[in-house]
Amino acid sequence: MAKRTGEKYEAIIDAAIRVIAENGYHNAQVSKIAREAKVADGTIYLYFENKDDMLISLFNEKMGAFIETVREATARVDSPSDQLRELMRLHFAQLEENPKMAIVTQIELRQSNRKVRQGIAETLKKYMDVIDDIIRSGIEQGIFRPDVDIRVARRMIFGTLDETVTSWIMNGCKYSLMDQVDPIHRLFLDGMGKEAPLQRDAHSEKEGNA
Amino acid sequence: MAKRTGEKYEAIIDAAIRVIAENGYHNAQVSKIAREAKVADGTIYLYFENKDDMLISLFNEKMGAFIETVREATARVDSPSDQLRELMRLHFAQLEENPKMAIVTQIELRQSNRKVRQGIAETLKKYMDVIDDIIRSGIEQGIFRPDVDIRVARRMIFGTLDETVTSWIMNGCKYSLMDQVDPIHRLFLDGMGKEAPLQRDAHSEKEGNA
Amino acid sequence: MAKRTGEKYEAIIDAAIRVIAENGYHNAQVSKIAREAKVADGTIYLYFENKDDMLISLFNEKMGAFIETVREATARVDSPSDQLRELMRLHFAQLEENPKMAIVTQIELRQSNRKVRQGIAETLKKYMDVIDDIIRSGIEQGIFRPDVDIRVARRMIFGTLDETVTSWIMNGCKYSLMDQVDPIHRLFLDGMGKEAPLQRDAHSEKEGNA
Amino acid sequence: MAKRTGEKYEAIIDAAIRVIAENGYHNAQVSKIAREAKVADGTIYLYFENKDDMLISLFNEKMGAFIETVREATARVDSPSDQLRELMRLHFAQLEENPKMAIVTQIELRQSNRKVRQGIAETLKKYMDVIDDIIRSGIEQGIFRPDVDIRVARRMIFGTLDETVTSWIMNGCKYSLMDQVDPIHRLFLDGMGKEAPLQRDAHSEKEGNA
DNA sequence: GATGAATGAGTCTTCATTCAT
DNA sequence: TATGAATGAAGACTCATTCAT
Repeated sequence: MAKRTGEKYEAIIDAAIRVIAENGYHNAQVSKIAREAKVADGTIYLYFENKDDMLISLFNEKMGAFIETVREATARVDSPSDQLRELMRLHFAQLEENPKMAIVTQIELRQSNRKVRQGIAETLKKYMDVIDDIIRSGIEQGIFRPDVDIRVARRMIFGTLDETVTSWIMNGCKYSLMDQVDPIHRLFLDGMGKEAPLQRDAHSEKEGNA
Repeated sequence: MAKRTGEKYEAIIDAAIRVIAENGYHNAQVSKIAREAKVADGTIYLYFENKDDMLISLFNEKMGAFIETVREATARVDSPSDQLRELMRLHFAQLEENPKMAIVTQIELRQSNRKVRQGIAETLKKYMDVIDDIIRSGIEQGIFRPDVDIRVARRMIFGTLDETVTSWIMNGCKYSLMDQVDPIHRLFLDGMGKEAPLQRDAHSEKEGNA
Repeated sequence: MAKRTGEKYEAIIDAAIRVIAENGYHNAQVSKIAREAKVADGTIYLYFENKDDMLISLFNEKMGAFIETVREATARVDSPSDQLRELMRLHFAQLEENPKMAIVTQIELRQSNRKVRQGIAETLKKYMDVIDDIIRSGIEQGIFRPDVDIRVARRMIFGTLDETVTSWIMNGCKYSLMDQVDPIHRLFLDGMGKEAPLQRDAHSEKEGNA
Repeated sequence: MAKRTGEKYEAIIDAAIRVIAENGYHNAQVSKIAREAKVADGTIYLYFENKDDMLISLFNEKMGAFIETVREATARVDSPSDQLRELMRLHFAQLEENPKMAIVTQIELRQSNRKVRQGIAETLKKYMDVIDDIIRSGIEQGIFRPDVDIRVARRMIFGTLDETVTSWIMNGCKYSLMDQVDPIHRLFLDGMGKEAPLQRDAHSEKEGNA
């Protein structure tokens, strides 16, 4: 029923991003999005099943393309450490270039209902898979510690990137996200600790015995 | 106007947590919360300015107590590294003990409108301050690297804890969060990298020059 | 949930009858009915589950009372023939006295959706039962022919009354329905035929053999 | 503008009957009928002024042919009593042979708006004229009582047939309508009463004097 | 003649909040 | 203090109809 391609399809999605970013999720009425896209209200329903479907499509369309970009970019790099940096660089670059999209995905779309968030989660899962692949390679290639729990590390990476972007938006997008790539990358690889790993391991064991 | 104490004040907040956790944010009507709290709809407005105020109060009331707990607990520990572990331990423990509260703060309250999220942000800032204090101490005491950017590290820590809890809830609270304290603590302190810090530094510099 | 009694309950039902009779089923918006009843739109939903429920209630409320009236009136009469006349008299009287109600039940409510018509059908069934009882008594008392099929006779009686009222409305309620009680009653009892029953029976048999 | 003949004209009407019978009046969208007729939505407007016109045409086309059939059939019979039986027989036969058409005319089309029902009424009037003619002949030929009011008798006849068919559909078209021709015909001619007409006349006069 | 993408008017229902008691 | 009946604003979606091709 719903035609998921075409000029108007793109126009509606782009209009939705603008309207949601500028008015907030709860003030993004279908009629407002239609007006912004220069189509009739009913036209939206020729391209999307309903409003939820439009929001999910919006996210998947943009996020899907981003994931593809990340996959291709990381494939061109050998070292998992550099792949991770590339992923971070692209993650920040993509949102820094599209602050409206950033607002929509980081802030507004999180207010959506269960249905929308589930639709989003599926695509997000694919991004997690990309991160997982990098971590796994790193472990296999002996770049990352063999005892790193992939899921734990993935949550650290995604959680940090996500929180960093949200903070950036909440503070008005005033500074450059790109400047944070290296500091964060360093934190991921080396941690905050100053001591040599060996010593810290000993410390950790002491804790474990306590 | 709004009386911010009393038996019914607490009853309403606790009822709100139960109702939101069980029905979801968008199905937590004032009348449903009133019924659960065994008061009349109008009574809620004797204790709260409006629904937003009730949700903000709910968060601040619970989060404020938690922050106090964390402050006290970390004050009893010397090493910033151990303070960080303690914070993580309490963070996970608190939410693992109150899954309903966890669902409300991690999932449902994020669907709230701008006003509520701003009210929440103020209290959250205090939690960030606690984290900042720990990092600052660590740097000052020479436990953490002096070139660690406090804000960057804080976002890593909070982002990771947040993502970890959200994941845990999304997966049905099936495993124990407490098991993740040490692996995450280790990641924060030592990073994922296998090489010695010195070598890794060199590597990092090479990257920087590239 | 829905409070099915009270002053406002009656006011809404009466307003609905007026609005539907004057504007037609498809132009009887909830907001128009609310305004006519001098209540807020939302108030209607304190007394009815939804618009369908309101229409079904309207019919059942009025029809239920009518059926009760008919039951009581026919109970005060001995002869099934007179009971039938009494039913017809009340049927016509009730609608002649409330032309708006007549328009609503005979014309407008028939345009309603499946749900409403099913809700109406249940109550209508009770009216059919009253007719059936009269016919059955008539047969048992030897007033009506023993070979009369109750269902067939009931459909004749109800169909005739219904068509008579619909015709009357379609022609602008210009003549008196009450004048038709006796002619119709006579038709029901004696039929249109001029010949003696015996002769006609013979005729009928001849037909049956043909 | 509207071309009222042709292959597609018939195809659209037949598609409309199927779609309405299967989906109900309120779910018989123009686009659904167009799809069923294997034409484009816009094509329907080359053959009909609008949707109402299509429904009215549908009824008139089919009902007009039926009335013609009845006129011809009754013309081949002498006795008005037999003419009446023939009309009933054809009425039931026609609908029993086309249950979809029966559903459309007896149930679904009655939910239509004022305009459609008025368009239908005109054709229905012609059917009433056929019934009137039979009754008039019967009276003139001394077969029916001279004091029978033609309009009253016509409403009894039509109302009974109509209610009988509606009942039959509502009960799932499980029994044969044809079996009811003779019982109903007998009721029309002889009535339900057991007593001799003379006695009943006396009774009736007593009523009339009351 | 035929198409079908595009149009846009129209409405039921929810629920936070109030206020007379 | 407490009640809860009443309020009324606000929005997603459908579908008959048009018209450029």
